[in-house]
Amino acid sequence: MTTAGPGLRERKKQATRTHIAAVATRLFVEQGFEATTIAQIAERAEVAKMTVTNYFALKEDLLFDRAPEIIALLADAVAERAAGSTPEQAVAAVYRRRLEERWPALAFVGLEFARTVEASPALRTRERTMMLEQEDALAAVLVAESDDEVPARVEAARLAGIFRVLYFEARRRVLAGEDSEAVVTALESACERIWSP
Amino acid sequence: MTTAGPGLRERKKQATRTHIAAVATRLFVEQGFEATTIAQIAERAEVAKMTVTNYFALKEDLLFDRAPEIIALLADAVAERAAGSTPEQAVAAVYRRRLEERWPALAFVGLEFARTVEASPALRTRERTMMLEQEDALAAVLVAESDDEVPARVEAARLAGIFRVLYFEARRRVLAGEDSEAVVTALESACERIWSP
DNA sequence: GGAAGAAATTAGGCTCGACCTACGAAAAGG
DNA sequence: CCTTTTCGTAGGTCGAGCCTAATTTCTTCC
Repeated sequence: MTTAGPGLRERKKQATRTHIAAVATRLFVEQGFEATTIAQIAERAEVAKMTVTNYFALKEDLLFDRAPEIIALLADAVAERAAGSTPEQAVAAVYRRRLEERWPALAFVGLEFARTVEASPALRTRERTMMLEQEDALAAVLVAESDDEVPARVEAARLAGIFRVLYFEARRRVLAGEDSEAVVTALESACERIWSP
Repeated sequence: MTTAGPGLRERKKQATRTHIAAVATRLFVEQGFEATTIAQIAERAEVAKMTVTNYFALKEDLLFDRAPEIIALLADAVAERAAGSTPEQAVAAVYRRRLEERWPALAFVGLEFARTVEASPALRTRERTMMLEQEDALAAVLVAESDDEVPARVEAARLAGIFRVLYFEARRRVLAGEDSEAVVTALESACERIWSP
């Protein structure tokens, strides 16, 4: 075959994965995380129970299927930043950019999603784990750039911490009933207070 | 009753709790976390399976029974710091103090413990969750002191991040086979590089 | 275009962590 | 001493995670 592209098998796999995650997400939102069983997800998605387990090592991963995007966000932004700019500037830039775009690519900000996560200890833990994975990814980039590992990791913790605080601030405001634009405005103001003075 | 003190009932409870945690820890170290079952722990500790579950909501908690000490460490140090000193100074002071004392009160630094935790994804996750709980506790103190919540949380993330980085740096060195004094020396040096310049 | 090979999916079953309920044992307080 | 409250136990349910063997689905090479 001349045009490489992903074959039928790979495309089907991705479709199955996405489909299962979508079905699971809807059930979690409707009935809650612990009230939904893997068997039920499998039935609704019309696959075997084992297929669900096969694609998603943990039940929690069904809701956080797009976690890799967030995990890589800061590390990529810093690794690909303009020459001469600091990691901090890169993080600030990527966050402000996301605010301008109203987070088009990330689904982790809706009210229903927020409620579902907050209602389940297991999902809250999974989300926080994701945040520390993001920090690890960023740390790997900074350590590679630096000649002193510990301070590089501290800087990664600080920058990822800023992102994390803003992330949960958004969550808090969404849950408080603020509309989308109000949340964005509040976050822009928070950025100012963090980075301006 | 004149002498208040904890009654017999409360003392027995604490003894049972400590005993179960000790038995579990030994089994985890000997055979690994996932290879050890709750039933086995109950048998060795000579209590009912349900009693173990009763004291420890999650299997992971059996190893991290003393997590509250670490969780409260920074928050307490900052809340009780000398008047006029900064939160950062309080965190630096409590960490340096622990180094001087060779961590007598905290058991989270031994080689066997380190190996046991590293070998189990569930325990690694539990440990990182603990670290974020520590950050939350510190954030609560800083937010109460501040008039602007978001920057206060960012500062909590930074300070807790420093502690976390040093904690895992200790882990890494212990696993690399360094002896206790070498680890302490390395951490003191790391503190200098973080806080001096 | 068809057969051989590889990979994904399935059915069914198993272990074990987490939880529930009702009951019995032990301590605290009158 | 007797009542009340709390703690621990026995036995059982539910579901997540995992294994195996068999079957279906795609790829590849003839």
